[in-house]
Formats: sequence, structure tokens, C-alpha cells
Amino acid sequence: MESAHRHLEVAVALPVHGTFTYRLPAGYSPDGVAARRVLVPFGKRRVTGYVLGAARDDGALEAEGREIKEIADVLDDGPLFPPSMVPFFRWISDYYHHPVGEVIRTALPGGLNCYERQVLSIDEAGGPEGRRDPSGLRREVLACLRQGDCTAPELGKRLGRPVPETLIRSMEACGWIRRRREMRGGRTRPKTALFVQVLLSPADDRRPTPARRRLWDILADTPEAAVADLVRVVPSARSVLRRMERDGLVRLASRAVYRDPFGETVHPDSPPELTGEQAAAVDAIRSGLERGFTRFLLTGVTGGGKTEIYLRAAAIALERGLNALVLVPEIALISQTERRFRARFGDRIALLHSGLSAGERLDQWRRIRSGDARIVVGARSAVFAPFDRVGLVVVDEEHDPSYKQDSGLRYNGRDLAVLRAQLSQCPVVLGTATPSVQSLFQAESGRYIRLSIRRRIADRRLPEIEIVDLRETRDLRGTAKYLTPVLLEAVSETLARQEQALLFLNRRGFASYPVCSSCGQAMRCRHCDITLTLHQNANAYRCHYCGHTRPGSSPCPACGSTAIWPMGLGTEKLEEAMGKHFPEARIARMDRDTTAAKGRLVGILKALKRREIDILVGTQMVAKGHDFRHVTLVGIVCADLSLSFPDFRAGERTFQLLAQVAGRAGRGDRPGRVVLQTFNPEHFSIQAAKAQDPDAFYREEIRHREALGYPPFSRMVQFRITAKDPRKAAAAAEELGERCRRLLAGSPGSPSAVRVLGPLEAPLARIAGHHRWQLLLIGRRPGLLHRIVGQLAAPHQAGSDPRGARIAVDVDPFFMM
DNA sequence: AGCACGCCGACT
DNA sequence: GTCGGCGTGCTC
Repeated sequence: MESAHRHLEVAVALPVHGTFTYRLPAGYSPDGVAARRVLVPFGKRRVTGYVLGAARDDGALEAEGREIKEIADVLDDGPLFPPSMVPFFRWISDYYHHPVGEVIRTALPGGLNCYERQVLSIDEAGGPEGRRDPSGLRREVLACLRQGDCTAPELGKRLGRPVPETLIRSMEACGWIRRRREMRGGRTRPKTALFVQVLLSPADDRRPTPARRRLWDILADTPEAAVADLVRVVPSARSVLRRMERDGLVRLASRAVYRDPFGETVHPDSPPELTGEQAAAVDAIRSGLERGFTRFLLTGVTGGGKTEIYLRAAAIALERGLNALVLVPEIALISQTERRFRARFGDRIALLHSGLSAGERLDQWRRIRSGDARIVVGARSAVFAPFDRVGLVVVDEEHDPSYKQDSGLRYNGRDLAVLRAQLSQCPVVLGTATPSVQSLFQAESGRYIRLSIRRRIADRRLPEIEIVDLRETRDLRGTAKYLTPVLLEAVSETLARQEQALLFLNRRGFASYPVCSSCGQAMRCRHCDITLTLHQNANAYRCHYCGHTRPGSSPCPACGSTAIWPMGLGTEKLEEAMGKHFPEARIARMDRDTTAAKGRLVGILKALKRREIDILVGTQMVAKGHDFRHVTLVGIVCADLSLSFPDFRAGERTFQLLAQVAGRAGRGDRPGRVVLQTFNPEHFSIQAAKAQDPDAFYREEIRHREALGYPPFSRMVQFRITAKDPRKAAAAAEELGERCRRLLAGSPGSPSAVRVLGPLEAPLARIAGHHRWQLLLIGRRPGLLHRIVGQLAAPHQAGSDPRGARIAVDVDPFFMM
């Protein structure tokens, strides 16, 4: 029985379902290796694995007569995450039908994974290169290897065609080439810096040169300093200090330091007095902290002071010796929330988001792991922060679609945040001005406690929203369709008052629908089923899905004419048109094109704050959380763009986007005005946005959802089938659909409980040369739905055949296109 | 993911 | 007849 304790459950970092049992080598204690990476023999090679804990099926494998292999190496000195997170990872793996090793790999900071690769080289001992002259491909392989060792795939790339494994093996057998295994990766290391430690005093210095004197001055009040900092004052510090070390005056030592992801410093703030509503919300969360797992939906008008509530709640959790997890949408990080938390909590904050380099990310991870950081502020992946004792989870802007990851492990950060709170038995606060239908439904049914903020700070009034019916100008030509008299008048009044205007248009580029003037064909992407967008600044047509680019001077592919009409309005054209109407105004644009370079987004926001911009034109980027004090006019140029999406959440997303954009107006002490232009003035999403009333939107929307059996009255799972060959995609989709229907027919009770839609060609039938099909499963009982999905997905988990079709599972899908 | 095994067409 | 292509299945 003694050996059974030394059997460990290991998840390998490969797309393989299930976990494996390995034996711990002598010299390690089973408890000591939990949550560390190990190198394990797996099939013919060795791979990275994660130790989940003691093996659960003790003895069963041996009873089967299976060999249990020994762990080859333990790769970490300490745990990468608290072992208490293992159930969290397992749950995610089950729910999203994703291998647990891949789940952990997704959770960990990148750059930690090792893998083994096989390097080929010429076998020098193999004698003369064949009595029979090597022919064809063999000769090419030898010539290539003579230039340097490489792996088989690299060899194929260099020769322009794949080199078959069998050929390599036969050449190996002939003694021409040799194969060796090499470990690669896992190279992101903690950063170290040189520190100087004062041992003696200036009086002991026998050679007080000028440089030394200055160093002594600096070191007078710090017993220890970073050499890099000293070099900035005394350029020769490095060599001078070395000599001082030889004289026994100081000691130089290398120490681990953290790379600093915080751009500028933030000055500490002091907590403001809470309004009555804020205090009530904080009290409710405090009592939640005593009760354990409690879910709060904090809804409140923009400018109502939700962030202050998060700050107070986090402070309470910290006082109790617990940690806090704060999730924010990706874009908001560079703005309010992160700065506010840093101002209040200083270096007890760690930051996790996509803007960090691999090294910075690893350092933040280590700070969380070590307990240096007690609060994590970050985007969706921060839900995996390696905290042991989570006392509070916050999801700001919980409705934001960026919480859903749409590749690899397709998880929803908001949902996992709630799960993490449940597993940690702590409160979770979902905050937003425009709650998701799902969260309001949970609040209605009593699972979430609703906390409402109805009044803005200092009783600032909500902006007035005026609807402009675009049908009245639809027959006008060009931009006149959208630059209505009401909008232009409003902008001109705003400029006259020296205030700022924000124009929102959810489409970037110059012309989104370039049409040939002689044959009437639209310019389409060669690889996708959508029209190209003309980007005038870049003088190029671009595909917004695959990135394909054509010169702006390209002729019509159908008839060769060079006269292309730039139809369709994008932010670039809007910016230009506004420039013509208001030649004196300073106009800027904020979209993915103008903010691609690092720092540009912050630059635009700062310019706006300093009032160096009069009119800002932008996409939904402008909707998110920024506080523009002098913006008193928001123009929503065309509210309908997101309404026509083939997605049951189109209405919800439209309402949220419009209400969020509208909330940008009048955040200072002047009242705001919003001009909302639409072709569907009567639509309830538009009407609810005008009224700034999420509950009114909800009441209408929930009726539709119930009638159609859509979430939250059911759960959805989408299978996405893609292949380069359109027939393969179709065939794989049909086959999957068949299997699905057979499975349902064969399991009692399920045919009626699970609806199958499709397989159908996706609304975007082709992206980047891949043909796309989808199969949608809708079930009222999550358990049953997931059992079916599990059976359906299992054979496809190990698989992306580049020639065949690929099947991806998306649980609770967000993007239905 | 890789690497084995196993089954069908074009060559020494 | 074998060499060499790629579909299926397994890895403690």
C-alpha cells in the first residue's frame, strides 16, 4: 500500500481528454509536488504535465495490468497555482468539453510550457554517404542538413514539400542521419537585477574619489539600492561599485525583481463620502461576506459611483485577510477602474491583461502567488488568478461581450467568476448600467440580490435623448443621408459653447460597400463572403475578417473598370465629412485603425481630456467606461447596424451599446444631449435606450426569449465545422447532424428536450478561405444537453486535420455568425 | 499533439 | 510484389 500514495494524477498539456497516473520518484513527497509541472513519458515522447494531486483510482490500473510510468522530472520548485483551484479547473473542463490540461495551460501565464522536439542531423559515423548514391528527396535532405540541423517540419518547409516520416526512418536505418530529442520552451524566467548593500560607512573608504563620494551620498539613507537606479545618477556606478566591493565596503547581489507593467504613477486618493445608495450597497456586500457565496447584481446609472462600491468591498475583504478578484472588460483597463484601484490600494494591486508582455505577466502571476499582491484587476483571464483565499469577486460591466473568449477554450469570464465565488464561498458582485438579460433573469428569480443605484453623484441629470428618423433622409445622396439637419445643428451648437461632441458609428474604414460603377458588383474579399472596406488613409481595400488587403487603385475584379464608387459610411468618411462641415473644428477619430499602435488610444483620450479635440468620431471603443467631462453631445449616427445581426442577442447588444454610448454625454456638471438616429424608431431596443431603462428593455425582451425558448429559458451549444474544402465542410456537418439526431432518438426523453437546428451554412459562410457550417443544440435541461454534447464531441477532441474538417464546440455561444 | 498501426494505388 | 500515401486510435 505504501506505493499507492506515490501515485499521482497528472493532466498533460495536450488536447487529450482524461488524466493519467504516474509514480513519483524517490526523493519527492506527494504533497510537495501538487500543482507543479512535471515532465512525463507519454507514448513515445515526453511532455509537460500538471500534477492535480494524489491518484484517485488507486490500484485500478494495476489490476488492469497496465504499467504505471514514473515521472521523469519535476519542473517547478513550488506550486504554480493553489491546489484548491483544481476543482475549478475540472469543472471548466467538464462544462466546456475541453481537456483539463489545456484548461490549465490556458489559465497559466504563457511561456511556461516545455515541449520536446526531435532534431535531425547528419550521422558523421555513418561512413561514406551510401555506396549507392542517395537519390531524389534523400539527396535534398542530406544537402539541407549539411547547412545545419533542424526538425522534420522545418526540413519540409525548407525543401518546399513535406518529408515523410518513413523516409526519415529509412535514412536513419541506413546510418545517414541521426535523430536526437531536445527540450524547448519554458524560457520565461523571473527577471533579476543587481543590488548594492552597504557594509561599512563612508569613513572607512580609503579612496573617496568624486564618484564614490556621490554614491555614498545617495546610499546614505538607503541601506540597499538597485544598481540600475544608481547608474542613472552616476554613469560609472557599475565599475566603481565593483571596486568598492573589492575593498569590502559594499556587497553586490543579484535579486529577483518584478517587471513593472504600470505605465504612469497614480497618486493615492482618500475614500470619498458615500451616498446613501452606495452605503446601502456596501453594507449588503459586507453582510454577504459573512454569509459566504452570495450573488449581487449591482445596477446603476452611469456616473452613479459603482467603482467606489467595489473599492469599499475590496477593502473589507482585505481587512479579513482575504483577496479580491476584479474583472473588467479588456479596453477599460487603460482607464478608470485600474487607476482607481491603484490610487486606493497602491502596490497591493496586480494587473493581468492582454497588453502585458510574457515576462510582465509571469511577474504579476508570481506576485499574486506569493501574496505580495492582494487584489487582481484584469480582463477575463484574470479569473484564473492564483489566489488561495478569494474573499470577493467583482465583474464590472458584466454585460460586456469581451468576457467571452471566442477561440481555444471558449469560456465566459463572467460565468467563471460566479463559479469561482461559489467554490470560494464568497460574494460576487456583477455591476453594470445595462445588465444582461441573463443576469436580470437571475435577479428576478431570486438567485441574485439586486442592488440599485438610481441617482447620479451630485444629482447630475441624465442626458436627454432625441430620436431622429433616418427614413426621412434616406433618399438623399452620400453622407447627407446620415448628417441630418438635427445632428449638424446640435454639433454646431456644441462647438459654439466650446464643448465637445462625440459621434458614434459602429463601422470603421472609409467606404464599407465599394461598388463598381459600370457593372454594379460590390468589391468582395477573395477569401471571405463579405465586402471589402475601402481605407482611404491607407489607400487600400481591407477585409475586416481575414485581413486580406488590395491596393486602393485595384480595378473591379468582375469587369476591370477602375471607376469604383465608395458606397457605405465608415468612421473615416464620417471624419472627413465632419471636417467639411466644420472646417474650424479639431476632429479626431478613435477606432481600431487609429489605436493599433501602443499608446495611441491613451494619447487620444488625453487629448480629449485636455480639450484639444472638438469632435471625436469613433466606433464602440468610445462606448466603454471612459469619463469625458466636457462631452455634452453624443451623436449616434446610425443605431441600427447591430440590430440586423442574425443573432438572438442582437436586440440586447444594441440596447446596451446605445445606452452605454448615450451615457458618455454630460458626465461633467453641464447637462448632456444625445441625438440618436435610426431607421427603426419604434423598435423597443431603441425606445428603451432612449428611456435609459434596462428594465423596460428586459420586460419586452424576456417575452420574446420565452416564446422562442431561447436563453435564459434554455442553454445553447454550438458546433462549428470548418474546412478548406467546401464539400468536406458540408459532409462533416451533415455527418455530425446525423449522429446527433441518432443519439437523441436513442436516448429516452431527449428528443423533445433538445432541439437541433441545422446543420446550416454559417451566416458568414466563408472566412479566410475556410468554409463554415454550424449545428446548434438548444436544451431546457443543461444536464441532458451536456451529456449529448459530450458524446458528440468526444471523437473530435483530438483533432485538427488540416485537410479534413475541424469541429469546435462552443458552450453558451455569443457570436452566432 | 505526435506516433503507431493498418489499408489501398504507383513504382523498383 | 513493396513503397509510401493518409485515415483511426491511443497515450498512465
